[in-house]
Amino acid sequence: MKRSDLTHLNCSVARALDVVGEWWSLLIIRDVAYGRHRFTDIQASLGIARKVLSDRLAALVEADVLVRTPDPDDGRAARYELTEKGRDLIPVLLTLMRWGDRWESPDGPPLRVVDRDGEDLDLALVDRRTGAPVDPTAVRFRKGPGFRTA
Amino acid sequence: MKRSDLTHLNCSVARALDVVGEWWSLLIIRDVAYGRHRFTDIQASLGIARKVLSDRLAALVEADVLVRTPDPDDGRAARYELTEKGRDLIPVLLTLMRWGDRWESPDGPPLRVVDRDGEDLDLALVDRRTGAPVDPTAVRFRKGPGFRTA
DNA sequence: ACATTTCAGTTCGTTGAGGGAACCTATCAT
DNA sequence: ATGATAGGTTCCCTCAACGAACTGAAATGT
Repeated sequence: MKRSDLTHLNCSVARALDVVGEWWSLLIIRDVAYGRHRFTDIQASLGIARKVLSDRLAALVEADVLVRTPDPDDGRAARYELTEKGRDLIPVLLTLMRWGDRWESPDGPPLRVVDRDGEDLDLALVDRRTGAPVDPTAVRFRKGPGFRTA
Repeated sequence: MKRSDLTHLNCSVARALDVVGEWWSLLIIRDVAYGRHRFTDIQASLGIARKVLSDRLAALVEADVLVRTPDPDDGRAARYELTEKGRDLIPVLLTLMRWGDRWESPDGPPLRVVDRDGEDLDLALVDRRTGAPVDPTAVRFRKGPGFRTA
């Protein structure tokens, strides 16, 4: 049994966490996004138990967040890469990272985020319609088309 | 012992997950953001074990993400509210929600996000300097001021 | 005034997931 | 042929999550 089944919650936050909310999952995705594509590298980087890493990678491949391909240069090795669905989690990682920078990094951000040209990115969540930054205190929720009563 | 200690990872994603990465934590924060402030409401909404909810709330108060105050209208009840640090997690929730909407909600978003006036928000992560949306494939990382070698 | 219900937990026993070490198989380097 | 390495799997142990029952204080019903 899973720790808990979240599907009844009828909420995209819960559904997302059902896929990437397991312990270690987002850190594994971060590692792959960061450029670590091999089992051993990720294992050494995170200090995660091999069993758990094996389980998580399989689940993330199953969920179509990662793809596993044999390494063309080494018959023993596998390469894990982000799918489009996986790459679409990068904004989640960046938002989380920004929060960690602000509230849990007294010595300043451990990492800077830069674009292709090496220019620092100053991330903000905005409303695309108006371009205005989102005010967390002003956000409200309404039922959407996918709403269903439990 | 905690499941694992992430502080050695020297990464704001890991530090953030050390605070809100526990099973249920983000869903509890979502509930409070959504307007559920009482223990019983959150427990009924999530179907979480009372012991676990009690533990999580205490940890989130300890981490200064929530504040607990006695309910002025009911001597038995407590109210949990987001602190500024907690409200600053709302962009994380919205980004996660957007991912869940896109990839795990075949019937459309269960909830719409609207502003104070009820207008739908079309969320995007942009670089504040240029206003351009962040291209996940073009993001790179550099050492920042808070970097330290393990 | 007394009984009942509700709120916010705590306690307890059971089960399942995470941690760590050892083991396994196929492939590579020499 | 020998040893090392990649990517797992198996094993046992511990700890955390689950669910049900219990608690004490405050509110509510009669």
